Amino acid sequence: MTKIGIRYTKPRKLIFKALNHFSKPVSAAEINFYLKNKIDLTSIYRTLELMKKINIIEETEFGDGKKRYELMKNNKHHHHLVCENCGDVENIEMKEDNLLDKVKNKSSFLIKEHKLEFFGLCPNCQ
Amino acid sequence: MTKIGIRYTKPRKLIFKALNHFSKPVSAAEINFYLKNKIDLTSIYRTLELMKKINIIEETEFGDGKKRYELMKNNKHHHHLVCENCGDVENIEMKEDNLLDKVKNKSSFLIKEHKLEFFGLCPNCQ
DNA sequence: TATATTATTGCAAATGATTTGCAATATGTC
DNA sequence: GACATATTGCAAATCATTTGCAATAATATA
Ligand SMILES: [Mn+2]
Ligand SMILES: [Mn+2]
Ligand SMILES: [Zn+2]
Ligand SMILES: [Zn+2]
Repeated sequence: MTKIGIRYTKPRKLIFKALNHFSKPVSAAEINFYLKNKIDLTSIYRTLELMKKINIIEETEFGDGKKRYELMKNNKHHHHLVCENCGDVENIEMKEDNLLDKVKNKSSFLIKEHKLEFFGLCPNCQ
Repeated sequence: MTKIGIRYTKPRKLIFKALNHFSKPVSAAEINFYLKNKIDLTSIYRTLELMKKINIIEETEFGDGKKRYELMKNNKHHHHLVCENCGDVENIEMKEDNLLDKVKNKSSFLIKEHKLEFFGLCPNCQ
């Protein structure tokens, strides 16, 4: 009875490195491109799925039908500003206790998480 | 030189009626099902695209890879609570001036819109 | 009302992102 | 190093959404 856990393989290392390289949410295709096709898209998807499950990345959607993933560096929850013109993304952190309390008061849902994204124009594109 | 504008056709009336029937964001497929396949999915997509363009519906994503649309009844901006278990959706309205001001202060983006969705468990599923 | 003009529809086929099946390969254990 | 099992790559499948196009419906105006 040999039991082995999750393996930290070469593909996974590369994908982790890729995610770490970006400071914003990136799609599977972008990771693939960054890694110059070294790792199959399928494996990228599977690895992302895994990383999501073990909670080291976060999934976001900006509305263009592609899921994006971002490393939860230092575990700091944050949101994004997305430029509708050039696609540039800025991270944004803020205190949101007020907001959350407000919602918890208004509803009887048990809230586990939330996503908040802003869309507009970056300084360059204004 | 005859020029004609946007037509309020039978399919469009039906799709509008369907959207009006739901009080939450629904997918093209859900509309199609509600209308018992009377209207082709393609036309539903095209109509939704149009309605989005003329600003009478709003597009949302709950993270399952399907876009959802909701009539902007009384034009009131709001957000959602989504049950991760049964998929139930609750609308939520709140004052968010503070939040928005905070973001505007922190960033030099010109913000046009934002999306905020909460995920958790509805009363029934807790 | 009939006719002309243009917008819209449905259907089939294309696309694009993500998933699945499976045999070949890489990893960690003993 | 040999074994047991987890992971990979590749091909094919799926699912949501889009596109091309000829047939049909809606409106203007004669
Ligand atoms: Mn971020
Ligand atoms: Mn709503
Ligand atoms: Zn920009
Ligand atoms: Zn529920």
